[in-house]
Amino acid sequence: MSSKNICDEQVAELCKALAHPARIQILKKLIDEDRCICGQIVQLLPLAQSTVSQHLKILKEAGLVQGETEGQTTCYCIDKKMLANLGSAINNLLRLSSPGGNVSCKK
Amino acid sequence: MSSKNICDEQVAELCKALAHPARIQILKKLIDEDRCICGQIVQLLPLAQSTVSQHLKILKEAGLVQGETEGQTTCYCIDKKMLANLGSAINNLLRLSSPGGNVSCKK
DNA sequence: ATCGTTTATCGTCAATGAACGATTAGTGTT
DNA sequence: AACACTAATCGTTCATTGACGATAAACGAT
Repeated sequence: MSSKNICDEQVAELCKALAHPARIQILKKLIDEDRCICGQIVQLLPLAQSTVSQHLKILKEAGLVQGETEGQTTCYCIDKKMLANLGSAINNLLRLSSPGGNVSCKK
Repeated sequence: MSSKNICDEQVAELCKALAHPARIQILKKLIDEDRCICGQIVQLLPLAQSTVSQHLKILKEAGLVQGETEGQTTCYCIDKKMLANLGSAINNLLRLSSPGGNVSCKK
């Protein structure tokens, strides 16, 4: 229902957003905590505040994360649907294939 | 059984390999055809042979694809387990969370 | 109004990625 | 041996990414 088919470009874009360990840690943290202040994320990672802010921006632009400014802090949360869509898209790639685990190219 | 837990760095690495539309198309083609000669993939894409070869190398280094040289051609196939592992890893991120789709950061 | 806090943006630099043509290596054919 | 074909690698160019410090913007408190 809530899952949508996403095209190759979107999959690539989402993967690009996930293509960095720091950003995966951020997502995990957001899943863990559900909602999270930017400062907490900065504390979590061994990176400069500006770098973390950039990572958050990338995640936000990919649609994986949403941020709302409340007072002087910004609260981030994850968009689970988006992440689920990516997971589904990757799994769906395999659905199209003939069953059986082919580990080798051999005929 | 055949699925292994992979760490953040591995997820990031696999995502990086998927972070390009051409590489996703290559994977889809390989899933579709099961086994595929390099030349076919070159034909499929609007890219130079050398560029396709690079993409294949990236997929191979990420472990998503295997290539076997047979005579003067090279036959590629996908490692479905690897792709499945990535799909699972992404879905498992969500498993740790409290249920319910939070689309908003609101409390 | 001034100050401290929090977060986003800017500017810079080094490293990586994507694309290409040209070349090389390996295989099969004549 | 010479040639044609396939695929990988090399070398180059340009664009993007990742990291940082510095600065700006927005807010709350004094």
